[in-house]
Amino acid sequence: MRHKDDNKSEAIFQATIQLLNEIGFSDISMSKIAKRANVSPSTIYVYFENKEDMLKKLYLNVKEKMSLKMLHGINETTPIQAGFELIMSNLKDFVLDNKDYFLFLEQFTNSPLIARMCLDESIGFFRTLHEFVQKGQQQQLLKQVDANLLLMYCYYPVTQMAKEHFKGAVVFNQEKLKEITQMSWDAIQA
Amino acid sequence: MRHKDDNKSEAIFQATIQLLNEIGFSDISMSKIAKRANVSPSTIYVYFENKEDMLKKLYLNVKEKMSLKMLHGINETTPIQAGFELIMSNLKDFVLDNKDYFLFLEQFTNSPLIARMCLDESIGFFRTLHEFVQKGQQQQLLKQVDANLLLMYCYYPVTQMAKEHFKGAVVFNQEKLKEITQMSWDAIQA
Amino acid sequence: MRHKDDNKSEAIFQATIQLLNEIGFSDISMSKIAKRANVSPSTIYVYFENKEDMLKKLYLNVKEKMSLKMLHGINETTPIQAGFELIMSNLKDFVLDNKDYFLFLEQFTNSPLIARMCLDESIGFFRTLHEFVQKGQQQQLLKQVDANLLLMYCYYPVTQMAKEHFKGAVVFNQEKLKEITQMSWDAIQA
Amino acid sequence: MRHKDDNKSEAIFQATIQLLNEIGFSDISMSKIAKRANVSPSTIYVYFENKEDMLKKLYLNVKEKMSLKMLHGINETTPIQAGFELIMSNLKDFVLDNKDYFLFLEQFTNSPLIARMCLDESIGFFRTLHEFVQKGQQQQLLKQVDANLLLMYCYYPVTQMAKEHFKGAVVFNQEKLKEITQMSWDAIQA
DNA sequence: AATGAATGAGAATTCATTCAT
DNA sequence: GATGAATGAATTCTCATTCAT
Repeated sequence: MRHKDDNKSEAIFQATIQLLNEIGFSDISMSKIAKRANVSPSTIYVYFENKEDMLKKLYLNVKEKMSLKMLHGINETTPIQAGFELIMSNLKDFVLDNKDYFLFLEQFTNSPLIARMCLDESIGFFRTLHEFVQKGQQQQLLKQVDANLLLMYCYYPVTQMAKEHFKGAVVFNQEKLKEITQMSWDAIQA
Repeated sequence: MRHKDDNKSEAIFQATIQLLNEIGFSDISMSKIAKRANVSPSTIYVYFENKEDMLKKLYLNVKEKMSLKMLHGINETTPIQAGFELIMSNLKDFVLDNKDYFLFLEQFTNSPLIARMCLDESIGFFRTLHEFVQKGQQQQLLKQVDANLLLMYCYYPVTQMAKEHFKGAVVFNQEKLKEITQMSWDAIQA
Repeated sequence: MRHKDDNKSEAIFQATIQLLNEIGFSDISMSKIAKRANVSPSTIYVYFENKEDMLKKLYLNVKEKMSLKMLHGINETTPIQAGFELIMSNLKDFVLDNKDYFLFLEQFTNSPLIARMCLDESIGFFRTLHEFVQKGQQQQLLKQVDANLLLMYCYYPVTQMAKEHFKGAVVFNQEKLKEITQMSWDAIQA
Repeated sequence: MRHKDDNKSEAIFQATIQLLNEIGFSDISMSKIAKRANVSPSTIYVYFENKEDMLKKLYLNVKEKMSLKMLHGINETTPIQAGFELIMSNLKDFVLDNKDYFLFLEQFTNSPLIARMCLDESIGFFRTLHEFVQKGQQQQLLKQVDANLLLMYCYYPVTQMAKEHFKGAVVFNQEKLKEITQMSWDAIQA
C-alpha cells in the first residue's frame, strides 16, 4: 500500500483557506479545492469524512496555531501589564504574518457553521488566557468585570487594526501597536 | 401605504436573513429563500437582478437601518462624552432588538462578498460618525489617533457583549452597558 | 407558467422500465433514464421527489395496470371455475402484451426495495381476489387452504410459462394456456 | 482443511449475499462488501476479476448448493411420486435453512444480469431433474406436457410459501408441506 | 406582476478499479 | 497474498436562472 501523505492533507487545507478568502463560503466547492490543491476530488475523501469534517478540522488546526502564537512567552511569572502587551504583540504578529489564517478564522467564527459543529471554545487555550486575566483581577490590577470583556479589549483593537491595514487604510506598525496597547490598557486597568 | 411589491420584497429580505442565520452562506439557495418567503423562485427575479444583487441590496438596507438607529438623537450640539454613551446605548438597543439583522451584518462583513461587491463604507452614515469623532479630537477630549480606532472601541465591546448575551453566557443589561461605556471611554479619552 | 406535461412523466416511466429490463437495477441511473426519456436529469425532479419516489410510483402504477387487467370481466356473479380460467387468461394476455411491465414487476418484487418502501399489498386489488377465492371455498369448490396458496397456483404457471415464451423455449399459445389452466384447477379444486 | 484463501473468498461471498438481501443490487458496492467482509476492497480483486465475475461465481456457487440439496436422496430407482415429494421437501429444507441464499437467487434470477452473464441453465443439475420427469412421463404417471411446466408446479408452491413464511404471514410447517405436495401432485399427475 | 415548468451547470459524494508497497 | 492510498468516471441531486403563460 502507499503511504499516506501529510503534504496532501496540508495542501487541501491551504487550498481551502485560500479559496475561502478569495471567494467565500458560498462559492467554494470540493472540486475547486481539489483543483487548487492538485489532487482529485475523491482524494479529499481519503483524508476527511466530508466537507463539514474537513472545515471543522481545518478550523481547529488554525485556531490552535493562533492560540499557541498568542500565548508565546507567557507563563505564571509574567507580570500582568507586560503580559497583556505581549499577547497583543503576539496577536499582531500572527495576524499580519498569516493573513489567510486570520481572515479564515474571522469568516468562520461569524458563520452559523461554528454553532452547528458544536465547537466548544472552552478548550486549553482559553483556560490559560482566563487564568491570566483572573490573576490580574486578584492583584487588583484589572477591573472587576467579566473576563471575556477584558480579553475583548485586547483582541478586537488588534484585529480590526489589522483589517484596516489589509485594506490599505493604515499601516499597522510598532507605533500603532503602542497606541492601541495604551488605549486597551486604559480600558481594562482597575 | 405600501403596495404589494414592498411586501414581497420585504418577505424575501426577511426570509434571506433568517436562512442566512440558520444555515449560513454556504447553504442558502434561491429556492429555499423563495419557499421560506412563500413566493415562487422566479418572483425573486422580478424584484432583483440576481442573487448577488439581492444580497447587496439587503446588506445596504440593513446597514442603513443600523446606522440610523445608532445616530438617533445625535446632532451638532451633542456633547462628546454624552454622544458616545448614546451611540453605544443605541447600538446595544439595535443589536438586542434585531438579532437577525445584526448577525447577518456580522456574517456579511466578514465574507469576501463585501469586497467583491465594492460596497464602499464611506457613505453618509460614516461621514456623520467621523465628523463627530473629529469634533471630539478638536476639543482635545479624545486621543489623537485614527478615527476608526476610536470608533472600534465603541463598536466591538457592545457587539461582542451582545454575542455573549445571545450565547446565554451573560445578560447584557444596563449595568453591563455602563461598565463597557466606562471602559471604552477610558480607552479613547485624551 | 408552463403547463405540466403528462407526456413527460409518462416518458420517464417508460424510459425507466425499458432500462430496468435492459440493464437492471444495479446499472440504471437518473441520467441514463433522462437521456432515454429525452428530458434533462433535473426535469425528473420536477415530477418526482427522488429516485426512490419515482420507482415507487412507477411500481404502483404498473401494479395497478396489471391488477385491473387481471380482474377484467370478474364480478360477484362469475362462477368460480370460469372465473379462475378468466383470471389466468387475463394474466396471460397482460403479460404477453406488456412484457416490459411484467418483467419490471418481477424484478421489483424480488428486490429488497419493495420492503423498504413499505408497499403494502393488502390494497384494493388483492381484496377482490381474496373475496373471489373465499367464495369458492364456501361453495366447497376449492380446497380449504390458505387463499394465497390457491392464487399462487394461478399466477406462477402463467408467469413462468410466459418467461419460457420470452426466452424462446416454448410458444405460449391458447393450447398451452388450456394445459396449465387444467393443471392448476386440478391442484386447487376440492 | 481450508487454507486462508477460501476463508477470505467465502467471507466475501457471505458479505455480498447479506448486503444484497439488505439493500439490493442498486446499492451494493465493492467497498461496502469489503467493509462487511472485513477485507480491503483491493483484496476482492485478488480473488475475482471484477464485480461481475464475482457475482457470477457467487451465483453458480449458490445455485449448485441448492441443486445438490434438492436432489439429495434421488437416484434412478426412486419411485416417481416419492421422488417428487422428496424434491419438494428438500427444497423446503434448503430454503428455510438458507434464507439468504434463497432470496439472493430469487433476486438474481429476476435481474437482467443473468442473461447478460450467459448463465446457461442446462447444466448438470437440470439434466438430472429433467431425466427424472421424463421417466415419470414414460411411465404414464405424469401429464404429457413440457417438462419445465411440471417442475414449475413443484418449485413455486414451495418457494412462494417460504416467502409468506419469511414475511410472517404463515408458518411453513410439515402440514403445509403436505398440503402443497398434494396439490402439486394433483396438478401434474396424468 | 407573478409563477410553475424546465434545464445546463455544477454541487457533494461514491464507484470500481489500480497502484505501490 | 494482502492492503491502504489514490483516482477518473459516474452517482444522485440542487443550483441559479430563464421560459412561457
